[in-house]
Amino acid sequence: MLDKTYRPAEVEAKHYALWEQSGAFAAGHDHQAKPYTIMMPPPNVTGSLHMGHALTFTLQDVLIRFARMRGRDALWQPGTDHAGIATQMVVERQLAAEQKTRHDLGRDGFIERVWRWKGESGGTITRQLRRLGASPDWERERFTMDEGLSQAVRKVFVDLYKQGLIYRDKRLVNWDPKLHTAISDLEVEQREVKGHMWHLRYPIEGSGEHIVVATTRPETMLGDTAVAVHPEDERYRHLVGRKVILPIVGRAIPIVADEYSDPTKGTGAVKITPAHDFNDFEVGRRHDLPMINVLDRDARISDEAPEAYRGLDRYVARKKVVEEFEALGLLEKIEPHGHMVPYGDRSGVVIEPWLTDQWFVDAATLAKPAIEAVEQGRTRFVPKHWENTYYEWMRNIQPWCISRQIWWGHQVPAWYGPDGAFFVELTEDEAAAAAAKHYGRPVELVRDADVLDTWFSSALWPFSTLGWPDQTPALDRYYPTDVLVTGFDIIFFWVARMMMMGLHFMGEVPFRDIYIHALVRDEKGQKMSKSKGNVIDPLDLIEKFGCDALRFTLTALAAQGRDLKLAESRVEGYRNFATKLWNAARFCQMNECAVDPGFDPGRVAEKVNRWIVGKVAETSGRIVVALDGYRFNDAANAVYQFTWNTFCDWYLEFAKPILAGDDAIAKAETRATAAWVFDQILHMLHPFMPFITEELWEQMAPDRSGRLISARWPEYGAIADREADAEMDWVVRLIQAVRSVRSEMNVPPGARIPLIIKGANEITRARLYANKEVVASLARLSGVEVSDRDPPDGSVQVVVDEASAILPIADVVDLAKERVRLEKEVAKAEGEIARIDAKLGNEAFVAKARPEVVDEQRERRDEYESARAKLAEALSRLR
RNA sequence: GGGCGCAUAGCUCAGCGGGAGAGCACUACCUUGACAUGGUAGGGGUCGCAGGUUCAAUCCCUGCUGCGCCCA
Repeated sequence: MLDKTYRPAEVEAKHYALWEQSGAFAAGHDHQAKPYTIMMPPPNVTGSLHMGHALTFTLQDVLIRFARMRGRDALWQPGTDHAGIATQMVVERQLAAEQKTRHDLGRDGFIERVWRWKGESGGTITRQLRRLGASPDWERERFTMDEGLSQAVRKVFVDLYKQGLIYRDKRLVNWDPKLHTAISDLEVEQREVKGHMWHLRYPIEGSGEHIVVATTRPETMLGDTAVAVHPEDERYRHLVGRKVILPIVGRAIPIVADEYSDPTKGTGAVKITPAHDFNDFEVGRRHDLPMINVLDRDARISDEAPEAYRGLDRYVARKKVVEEFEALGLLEKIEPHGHMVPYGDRSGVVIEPWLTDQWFVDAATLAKPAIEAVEQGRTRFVPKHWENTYYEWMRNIQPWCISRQIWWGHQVPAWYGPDGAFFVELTEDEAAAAAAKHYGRPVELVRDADVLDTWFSSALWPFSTLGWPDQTPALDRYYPTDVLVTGFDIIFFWVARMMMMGLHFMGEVPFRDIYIHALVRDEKGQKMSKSKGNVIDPLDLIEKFGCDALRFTLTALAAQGRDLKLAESRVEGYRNFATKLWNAARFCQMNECAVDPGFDPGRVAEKVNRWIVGKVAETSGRIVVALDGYRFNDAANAVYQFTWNTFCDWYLEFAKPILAGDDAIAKAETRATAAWVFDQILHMLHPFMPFITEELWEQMAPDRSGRLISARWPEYGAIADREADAEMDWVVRLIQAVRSVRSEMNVPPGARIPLIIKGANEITRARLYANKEVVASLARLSGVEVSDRDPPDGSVQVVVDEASAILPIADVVDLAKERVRLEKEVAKAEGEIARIDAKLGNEAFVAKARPEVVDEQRERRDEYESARAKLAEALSRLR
């Protein structure tokens, strides 16, 4: 016998271990089966499970379990990424606590230390994924830094280099002065900052005139190499071609005409610092201006600046520049000014555009086929509108800076000769050979110290995890993958880059569908963040309500295109659903509803059984349609509704009189049907609530072999029975009508009262006779009869279809109350009739609307009219 | 400034060219032999505002207002 309540903690641990040990998650069991592949977006190896993970991995797990049950060879490829900067920061913090830096350990020693840390803490997130019930093929777990994936990275780098799609260039990059590395545009966060606009006077050479430039970063003036004005700007036209003497520095720099300068902004004249501003860099290129780098790697003033400034922090220098301008009488004014300032998303410090040598990917070239693939529908975004975001970014894509000046990551496979010539090869030996050929003799080579952006390796994930560059059977079988499930925040970082790399190296898109889900917010709609303190830990919810409750909540809330506002009360509600399921199982057990392996749902005879069997098939169909369209909330609601509102609320109630009755044949059939339906519920619910369903599947039929996780998704023939459907719907309506009147008339809940049906047609009479007991039991009636005589005085009447349900309850009824109720009903019917009449009276409607719509309105009018007449008659009898 | 999305019951949200829905919350009643983590019944909405298209608009189009996100 089942325990009184479901205890998730024990059950979850037990079944997860059994699943994993038995190989239930493994792909490749069935070579006849069509593959179904999902690449798990690798979480950071440094990470721990947050609500966003819980959502994305729950949805992926739902899809993969569903596909597995439908007989697909389902591969959910797991793994983690090495999170270059983040991981290096973690380990450097540890070193700092020991008063050490990575330089004390040296590169090799440091990397060893990171690996050690990864060995100790790297399993956190994968352990947490197990708590969530995730069922990826753990045997195939990969890590972006493992040998195979590193080989893929080297090959991609070398190939792209040799194809001219990776190059080394001196350009402005986003420099993080704290981490001492370049970062990509995407790792820069633009923050609105309340700063100032300083208006500086630059004296014109050889005259008493000044030109006033406005800047938010006065310290960069130390590196100015021009002043730009708009070519059409009348105010400055006479100055173009002349020079200004840069204050403090004393350098003579030209005034150039360039359209970059906006005459409506500030003074219309801008200082140009090509080495420290992306826009100025372009202006500098157009006018062939020198680039003077006045900052060092720490964003301190470099030796290119006047001596008094050297070594000063950029903000100290800013203050000093302003003071000096003021002292020189060259500070025109200072205005408060709100503007955007770039911050490093990891370090949190202000990023400097800085001139360095870096490796770049020619993203624009790689983007073209990736754009086409989506345009042609070879890859489909769901919801569709996300393709706009993708196009927008891909069509304006900038060169991708892939080198990072850190140690933890894939070291760039480039070696430098004594004169700085470099050789990009897969191995040091090959580089040495290339160098020997180049120089005509063996030379000593030094490897490039930089490592690659973590996203460079994750971009290869869909094929590198399958063994590429080797042509493995797995690669052949599982690429392209079926669907990528992820959040919109990494469309640029990851999705776009996988598209580019997948198309370039595999010649085929990495995934057919990209399902973009929303963000999980708190119940007030705020983004969860540590600083706001509104973070909900999924593991806490699992402990409190059970894993299944959390998973079901996330699935039920995952409507397309809308963020999820997660309130604990929702999880609680779905915990209650699990309890409901558990208790339904107890009911089945108590009534000896045992699973019969030979049960054929197509051959049941009882109407209720024919009805519920049809509803099962309908529900299964709804789930399939919903999940195939990534409508997770619809799928969850379909199974929820069926389980609670159809099976528990009605079917089990209908079954009770049969199970308690003495029709042995009907009883046996109903027992078998209830057991079968419950078993179908377990199947349909399993992708969403894997633990409780597995447990009940085991407990309800301890003798059967195998596990629910590996069971097949049920397929039914045409088992729907429209007549049974109509009949049971009618029974439900009749019972609800009687209950409603009882409640409104304050008939004591326990009182058994008689029911008379008047004006019933043949079908209704038959239905009533067939379901007398059920109706009597659920509506708490003392008897049910059919009679067309006038009802006794003091009866209460409700209309059910063509018939009236009459409750002769003169002793308890309050006639005044009943009169009010009937008047309300009559008014309601009259209102509907008036509305329909208005429609039908409109000639244009009758002429232009589809005929079936017009007929439908006529039918509805007849129904309301018939109800109205009956209610009016009942009312007149009360007067 | 450009783009995207959202406004439907007290709250959170489905829905969608012809009859306003769910969950939660609320109200009343109920220890009925699965379940009070429950049951039964009920109240509650000019579907943001203004135009337009249409026989018909919560739904399609335009504008406005408010909110959110992304990009510059």
